[in-house]
Amino acid sequence: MKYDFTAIEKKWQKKWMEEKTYAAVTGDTTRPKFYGLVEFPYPSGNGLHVGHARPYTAMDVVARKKRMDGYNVLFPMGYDAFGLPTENYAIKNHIHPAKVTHDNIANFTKQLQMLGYSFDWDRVVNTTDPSYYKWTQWIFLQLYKHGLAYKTSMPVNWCTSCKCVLANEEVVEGVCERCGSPVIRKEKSQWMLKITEYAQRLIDDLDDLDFIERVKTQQKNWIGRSTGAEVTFKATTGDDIVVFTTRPDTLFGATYMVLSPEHELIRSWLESGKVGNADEVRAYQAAAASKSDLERTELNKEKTGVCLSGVKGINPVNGKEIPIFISDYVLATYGTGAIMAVPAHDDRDWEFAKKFGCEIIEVVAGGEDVQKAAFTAKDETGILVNSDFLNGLTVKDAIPVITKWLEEKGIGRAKVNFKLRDWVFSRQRYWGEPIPMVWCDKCGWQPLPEDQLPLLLPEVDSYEPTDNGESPLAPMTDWVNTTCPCCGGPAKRETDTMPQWAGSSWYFLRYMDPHNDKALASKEALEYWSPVDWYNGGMEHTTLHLLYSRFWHKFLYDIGVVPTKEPYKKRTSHGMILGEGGEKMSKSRGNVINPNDIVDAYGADTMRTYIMFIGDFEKAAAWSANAVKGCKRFLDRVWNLGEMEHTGEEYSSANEAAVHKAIKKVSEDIEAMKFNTAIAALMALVNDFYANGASRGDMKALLLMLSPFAPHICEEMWENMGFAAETGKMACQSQWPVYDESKTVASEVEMAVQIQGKLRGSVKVPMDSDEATVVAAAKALDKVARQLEGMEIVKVILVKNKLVNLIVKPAK
RNA sequence: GCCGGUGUGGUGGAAUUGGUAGACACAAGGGACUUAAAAUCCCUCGGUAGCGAUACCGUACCGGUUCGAGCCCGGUCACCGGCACCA
Repeated sequence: MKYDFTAIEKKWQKKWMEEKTYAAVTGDTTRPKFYGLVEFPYPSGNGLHVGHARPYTAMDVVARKKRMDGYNVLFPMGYDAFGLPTENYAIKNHIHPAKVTHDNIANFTKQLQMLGYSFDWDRVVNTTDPSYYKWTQWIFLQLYKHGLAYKTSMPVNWCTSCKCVLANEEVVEGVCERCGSPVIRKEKSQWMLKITEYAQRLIDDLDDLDFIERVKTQQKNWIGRSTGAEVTFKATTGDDIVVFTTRPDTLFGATYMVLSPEHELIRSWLESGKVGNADEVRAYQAAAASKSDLERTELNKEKTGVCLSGVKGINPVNGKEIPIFISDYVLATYGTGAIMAVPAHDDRDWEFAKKFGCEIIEVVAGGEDVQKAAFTAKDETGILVNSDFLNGLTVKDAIPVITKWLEEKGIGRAKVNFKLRDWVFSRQRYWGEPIPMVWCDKCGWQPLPEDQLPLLLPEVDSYEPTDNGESPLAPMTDWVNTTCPCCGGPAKRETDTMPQWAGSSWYFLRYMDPHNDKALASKEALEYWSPVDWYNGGMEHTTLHLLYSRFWHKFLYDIGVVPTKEPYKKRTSHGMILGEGGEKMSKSRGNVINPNDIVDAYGADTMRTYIMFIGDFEKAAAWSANAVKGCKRFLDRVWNLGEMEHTGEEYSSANEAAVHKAIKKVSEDIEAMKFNTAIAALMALVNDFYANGASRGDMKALLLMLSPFAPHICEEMWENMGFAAETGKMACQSQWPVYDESKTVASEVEMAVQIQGKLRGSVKVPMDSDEATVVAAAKALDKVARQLEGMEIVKVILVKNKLVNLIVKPAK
């Protein structure tokens, strides 16, 4: 019989679905649990991409293996369906986004099912479902009640094309992460989440997590912790100017100050007429405000600024009057928005000082001439000079001394700063979760009472974004006008919606108990399933979804909703699938591979095997149509093996060592995500079976090991060979084959023979042979004997069962 | 500039973490079967020299440690990813 993959895959997908094979397995809570998670897709109109298939197949392999290891496995799938592409598509085609979402989800589900993933389809979540976003809104209300959600007016990132604000994490190199359009600064009143409150814990708790290193470092860099001091300088107006510095040791070298153009003091000094050159200052402020992020962060940009006339700063350590500048190289959003400038020991200050002719005073000796370049070393090479009581100390020693001095004088203190900003949480778009807040002129912002959740997204005629920065919900007066939950008077609803990242910040919790209408999930379910044991996803989410969801989870932990302080125990990441030839897949290049085409032509099992065999899971890999055929050929060979005669329930003597070795290799490789070499080991085993013939026991082991990768063909062969009649379906097996370490090696081993470390041949000797035996065998080799002529052996290095190295010198 | 990663045949990639470099595939070439093609099966396949056994060279480059280095150390180059005026 021929390998009819289409019929086989249809047959088993139908059976697994009808019998809820995988959901049934998830029932037994007396067994140890394993929660494997993959990032749920955004159901775009383009359908499933091969980029989805790689991580999904990998975790499916892991989940299937874990079930066979006897675990109770939760391996769920859902849809992250709020978001701009759907909304834009809906606007363009005049179809309601809910309808677009519904159709796309149906398409995705069909595609995912074609690939034979063992998801529990009874637990599907959809972030746009009111029974789901009810709890997203509920979490927002908890954040608000605990002071972690607040509304404030501030300059925010505004995408000129999406007509919507963006979080800092969504701005990449000054342009919108999603559409690539320029981002400008816009002053807007926004809901914010205080993720900064968790900055320290988000760094510290990484230490105990099994995250791949690059994820940890990327998150740490993004949070950007730096330690230093806050120092209060006086201005000649009597005002306090607080600055942040990581180098309080250089305080004696501060020869001027710089405030950001948006700094509050500038505004008040201008208003009270204290600035002599007010026109010039106002012009600079206006110029800075009109610049896009891209312009502001442009590389190698020459420093600009304006020196204030009529106002000076006073260096608190020596009472010197120093000039005050405004410049956009000082950011309003970091630290205090003001710096003390130490041109001798900071590259940026040095550059600025040279341009504006400021004084450069060396206070750390040990570098080159500070008039020629700044000396920035922070290690022991620098010794303090021109710094009164700090003179002679190293930089490292001077910092605590000056910090203590500042504290005693009451003009400064140790301070930790983070680059991380609070999370801008409002979006001026329709297709998102409504923010459940009400504005009352009398009572201010009032949270919607929890019993009124979910606050449904109203039906609107037009959900086009507006140029004036208002949400499309704003004109919906029927919906907007409401009563104040506090005083009962007239009030208005918040019309901005939540960002796409809201729903995905807690979805993994909902999978644990997806139909609960009393809580986001029951205590029992949370206790049993938390935390996620293994979460695989894209690197692009490291400082977005992954960070946001850790923040929400920590908050939920603090208020007693979830039992663990971290959501994910282990995080791994897959490489991208590139087009044939190594270029990025894109519609414009015409090199996009549709997984369904591969399934049609070769079957889901070939698709799955190939995507796992394609290369190192963590690295990018280029698609190869030829290599796909190679995997099909492998499955054909497996199928043809099944058509042959097999006798004996044990492993055949010819294959025994090979089978034990393969079990060890495949078991370890799946755990270590080395799926490519696991498949290579199975290919080698199949080659052995062709060479030696295979017993029924040999075949059983092969099918069990191959089934996580190619479940359909294995299920069919399992049935054909009569294993199903004995122990039930392949998919329900809870017996992963075990190996015996002692049997992974044959009784004889091949050892390398080296002379002076150079390979000269190899010998076959019994396992664990001693030095004398191996050397004797080595000497018997012609090649070795020739090399040893006229030589004496002075040393023998023996690596047991591996090699022998003979060190020789000319005989006297 | 800072942080992280990578560099191995014609190609994708292996190498038990210091012990026979190139597993397993793809492509290519040769052969068998076939009227023919596809499919399948067998053989060759890092480089140079040689009919050959064999010898020498070879894991980006230069140097070091070691009996032995793709792996460790020092330096250089190239590419990829992240951050980037963060005081």
